[in-house]
Amino acid sequence: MFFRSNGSTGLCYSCPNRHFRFCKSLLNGSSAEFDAHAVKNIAVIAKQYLYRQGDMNNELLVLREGWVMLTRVSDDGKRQVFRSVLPGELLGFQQHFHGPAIYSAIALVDSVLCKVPNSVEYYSTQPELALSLATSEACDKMLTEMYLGNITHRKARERIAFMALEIYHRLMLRGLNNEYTIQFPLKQEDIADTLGLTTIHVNRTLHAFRDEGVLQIHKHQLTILDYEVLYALAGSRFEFGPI
Amino acid sequence: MFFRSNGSTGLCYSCPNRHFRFCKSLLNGSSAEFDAHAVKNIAVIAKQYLYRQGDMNNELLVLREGWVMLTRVSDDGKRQVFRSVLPGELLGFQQHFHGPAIYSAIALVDSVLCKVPNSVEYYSTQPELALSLATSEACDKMLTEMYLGNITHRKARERIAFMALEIYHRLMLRGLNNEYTIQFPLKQEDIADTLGLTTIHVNRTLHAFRDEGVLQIHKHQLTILDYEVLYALAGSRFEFGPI
DNA sequence: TTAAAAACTTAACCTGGATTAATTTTTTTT
DNA sequence: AAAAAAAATTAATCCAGGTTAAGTTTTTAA
Repeated sequence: MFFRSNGSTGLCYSCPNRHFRFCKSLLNGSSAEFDAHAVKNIAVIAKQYLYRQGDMNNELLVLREGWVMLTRVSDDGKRQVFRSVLPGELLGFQQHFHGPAIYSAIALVDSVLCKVPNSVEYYSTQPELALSLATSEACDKMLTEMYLGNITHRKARERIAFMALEIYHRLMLRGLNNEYTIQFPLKQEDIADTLGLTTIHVNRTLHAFRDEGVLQIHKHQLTILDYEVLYALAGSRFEFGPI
Repeated sequence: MFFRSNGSTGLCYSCPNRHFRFCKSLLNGSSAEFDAHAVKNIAVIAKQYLYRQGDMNNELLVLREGWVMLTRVSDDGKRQVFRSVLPGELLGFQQHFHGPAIYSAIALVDSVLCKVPNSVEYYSTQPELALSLATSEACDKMLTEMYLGNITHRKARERIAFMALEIYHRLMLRGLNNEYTIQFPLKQEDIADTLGLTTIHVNRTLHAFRDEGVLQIHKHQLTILDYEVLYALAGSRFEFGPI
């Protein structure tokens, strides 16, 4: 299915994410406390912040549908985009359950999230779920390391190619692509702040990609026009990524 | 104590790391299987690889003493240094317990590591330990995110200042500093491959820092000469880091 | 102890991408 | 539908850091 419709809520049993990652562990678990019939859904509209850096409202969430972006503004006012959270992925776990958030989470499109248990006490009785938290963190870490490796030493064209292909790949694994087209709500400024480039240079490079028939972003849709060329530029780094 | 002597082995009860991170959880745990009297120590000499990217020997290790560096060589032959593993830190956990390693681990000085349990089955009965794995991964992730934020958009002087201060800070929390001096086994090339710079430019910048009385690296020792200036350059980003 | 290799250093030149400054197009709000 | 705000686009100039090419010093191996 392409571009799930927004606004769905309800049971885990009908959720497209139920076989993946944290949800899978949650539903397979033996906890009497977790009731898949009473999952609390949180609906947010586009541009709404789930929380901001420094906030203490530490909820643990799984994105059911939509798109969430994690950003942090540093002392000098520059903004770093850490990553996009895609459907099925966990959001909000950190070293200290009740410490301040180190980054902000913003919904880029209308989204639905599910609250999952978020206390040390709960996970202290659920080893498989605690292990699933560890796996989720390991996946995030790997993704961040991939971006670190991509940005360090590589040129603008390669960075952008990598990012496009990485996100395409991650959405494809969830069946959220339509051939070579995906939903893509990031602005050029978001790409720039992810990859350490200026908006102007992102614009120049995207324009060149379009002229060359490599990649096109139009009306919040990204289309891969020449997979081979993009793949060669990206360097297949995205393939060692997490599921 | 400054620069622990190498070669010590033995029980957890006398280990300086016993109150930190994963070791703490391991010793506080209720597992009959884990015997702190029979910890398997692994001694490696400088320049020895613990494992290489692609290897399947998936051991879970805690660095008892020494210094381990994580690196990955990509398709195009460029090397990315991901991070340094310092005493007390966990090493080797990944999404799939038995998948190939995505990076190599090399000891930069003579080091001692401790094997800790590494099976899904084990952690499936030890919720607190599984949660400690999750916390460890969250710390690594945060550190990687800090470096991502540092490298993206910032200039060479700031990147190097950040790295020096971050490593100094992390060692200081373990009591492994001597005033403003720390052991520092990284070569200029390692700094370059960590920060996305050339060796030549790292050399230029370090030289300038020495001339300006900011920072000095000599004979594998790093000395902070002007903490204030270094702190101003680094932008206090390292302070939100993990313990 | 000497030879070889690795690491560090310095200088000259060059380029990818930043900066600055508009303008146009699209989206959102009224 | 008009006004305002946000996002995308284009062009001109500039510089931080890359590249190339030698050195020199330090470390390691023979």
